[in-house]
Amino acid sequence: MAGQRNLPTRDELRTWREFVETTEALRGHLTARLQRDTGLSPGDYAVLLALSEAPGTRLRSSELATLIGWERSRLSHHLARMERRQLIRREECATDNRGAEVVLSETGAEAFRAATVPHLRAIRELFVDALTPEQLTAAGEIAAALRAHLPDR
Amino acid sequence: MAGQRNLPTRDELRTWREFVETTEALRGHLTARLQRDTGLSPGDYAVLLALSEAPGTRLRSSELATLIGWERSRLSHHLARMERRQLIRREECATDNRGAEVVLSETGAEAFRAATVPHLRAIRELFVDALTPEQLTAAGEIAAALRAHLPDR
DNA sequence: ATCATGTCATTGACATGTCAGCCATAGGAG
DNA sequence: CTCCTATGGCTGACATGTCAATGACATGAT
Repeated sequence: MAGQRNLPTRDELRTWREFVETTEALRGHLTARLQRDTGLSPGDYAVLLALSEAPGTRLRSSELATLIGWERSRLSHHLARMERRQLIRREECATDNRGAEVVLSETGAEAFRAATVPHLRAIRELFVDALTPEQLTAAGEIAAALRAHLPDR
Repeated sequence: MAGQRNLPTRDELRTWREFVETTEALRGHLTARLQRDTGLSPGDYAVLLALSEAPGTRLRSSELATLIGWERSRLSHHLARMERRQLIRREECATDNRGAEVVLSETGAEAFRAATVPHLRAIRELFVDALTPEQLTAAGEIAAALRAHLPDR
């Protein structure tokens, strides 16, 4: 009987909904605030952060994609938009004629400098300050457990 | 001294990154699986679920938006796409000439019926089964704390 | 009735994301 | 060297999401 043992209970489902809706709302708030305070999207920020930390503030396109965990086509589209806004430049790669190097521009560096503190402050206010130290620890452990349980691809 | 007490520590930031990256990855896996198993997006599913539970399997557009927590313009765009796929219909509202009613179609009802079990199974496998009962409880409390701390708008 | 104001839903412009396919080049097998 | 396959990056088509503006209608004050 009960061929449904593989389905969540009502309580489990309520927890799931609360969890997923809240994490989406949190992401939305942080995105809106980053946009408002700095004019950057989360994608912009991730790209600029990776470039800022790279030697010579430049990276091969596919290395950048790996660093920030994006598919290459997504990165291509995003870099095209960022290049239009002069946040980055694309240059040919000397050692691989197929490749492209993504270079942080002065505009991009300045935008990232100006964005860092407001963005970190928002993370503090909306995430860290909302939780007790125990909850913060638990959040890290929950994330690790979820990640470990995800299929490889 | 230390004018940075309002910024997260290195550990807090690591927890944040782990948390946000994992929740996004989890959402991505569930989306891909829902799409693969049922041909529906999470947005489709949310709309069909709300309509399925509504009296007469129909709702005013703005009630639907409130129920699933979407902006109306987002809903309008999404309903246009769903109407093209015959998952829903839009009818004029008898009691308010400005309004529109969204009606579940037979195609939409059948798609939702076929999607429910696979989707719930995926939630079970990717979320519930990844956590201990204590972690699941903690996840609900963390979500509640985060939500309570979000600005109202 | 008229008017001012607010609400309902849609639309257009654009940013973001996925997917499949393309093309040039790299790199190894023969 | 020539071919074969794999890789790097780009592109087009489309789904999804936000924002501001619009038009039609409702509603209350006068």
